[in-house]
Amino acid sequence: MSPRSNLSKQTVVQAAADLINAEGLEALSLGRLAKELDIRTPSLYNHVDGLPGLMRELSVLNAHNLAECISEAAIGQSGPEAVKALMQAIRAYIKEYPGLYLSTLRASGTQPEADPQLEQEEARSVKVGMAVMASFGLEGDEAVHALRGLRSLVHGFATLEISGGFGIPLDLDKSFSRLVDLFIVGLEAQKLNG
Amino acid sequence: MSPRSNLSKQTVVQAAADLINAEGLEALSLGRLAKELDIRTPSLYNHVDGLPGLMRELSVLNAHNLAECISEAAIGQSGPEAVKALMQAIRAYIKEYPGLYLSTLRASGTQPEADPQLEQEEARSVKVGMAVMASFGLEGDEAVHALRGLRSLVHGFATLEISGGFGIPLDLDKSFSRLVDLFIVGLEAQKLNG
DNA sequence: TTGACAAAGCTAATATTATTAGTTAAAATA
DNA sequence: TATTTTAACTAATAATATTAGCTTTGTCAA
Repeated sequence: MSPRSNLSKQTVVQAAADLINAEGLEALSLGRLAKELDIRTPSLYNHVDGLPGLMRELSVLNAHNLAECISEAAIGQSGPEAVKALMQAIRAYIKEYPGLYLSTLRASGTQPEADPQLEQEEARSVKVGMAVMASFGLEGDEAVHALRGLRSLVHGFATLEISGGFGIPLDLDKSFSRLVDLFIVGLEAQKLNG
Repeated sequence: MSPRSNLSKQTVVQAAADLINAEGLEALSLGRLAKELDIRTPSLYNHVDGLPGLMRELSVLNAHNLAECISEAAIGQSGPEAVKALMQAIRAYIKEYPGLYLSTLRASGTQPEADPQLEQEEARSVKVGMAVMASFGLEGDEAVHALRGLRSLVHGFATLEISGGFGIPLDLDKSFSRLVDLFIVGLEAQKLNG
């Protein structure tokens, strides 16, 4: 297949993902990644389009894995249980792959997105989210507002958590569970009032 | 006062804050900042301790301004109104100073904090938050869980918002208002159940 | 089997960045 | 006025990303 080495784009991107999950975003440099793969820095350009290209690939990988995770979590669930399962699964994902998850934000902040592959993966997640909301009895604008809330809440909690944003690391599971319950209760209430 | 220029640590840090608020975190480099201030790069080391030192100063400035903002928002309010005012004020702050707000996260992710000035400013915000929760009828662990939830929710929504994380920029104010109302309703419900 | 080609590695060189060392000039102060 | 401190400067270095061009190696068709 390939001369001299078994590298491929996938291998390179996965190595970068492993690196930032283990040591944080700041640890990622082309030099460090090349060392990890036992090649010279410029050789990376045969697989990814420089550092910006690598970041884009990481975003896509994250969106893909997250969509996978979300889809699995929703299987065989509906209503409040599905919402709860979704939220717990997303938090678990972010805690397991903190570097990869955070890599997405930096990229999207800089560029105007427009990456079709990324948008497709994100659309997949949104679709599952909307289905869960539908099983909860919410549709259309209501469902969009609710899904944005769900996302904000989990994203906010988990990113603060992995950044050490909460003073004491105690009782974090409890804090999150209560927040999830609160969200579901609030959602039920809004469903009644309209 | 100072030879040759009117620069001070405060001037330098504020210039950096203005820069990242206007153009994003990635736009900040010592070279760019020096150009902005019309001095040569190494001269910045007379005011801040390199790039890491500058980032720390930015974190402190953000924590200070945020504490200020939070304190003002809570004045003369109590109960649900106070909670709502707090959440709206924090979101408005993040939208007005996106670069400065985000600069805090990167720094805290890297270091084990331990900056006394930063912790003091953060403690100030927490104190106000706890007072608001008390006026709402929550104390002790209950208040801590609730405050963590409030923070997660606003942080998550606003950071997704400024990163362009929500697909369509339409109806964002409405989404947020609904989320705030949902949170307050859920909080009331949890207060009853215990 | 062999020779052309493409893929993927390499070295060398360049630009940008942060940083340090050591110098100089200007302001404050005694 | 002389001294001292401060804050600017120039020059040099290390780390980074990137580009250009060369070399090696595996693939594949003649």
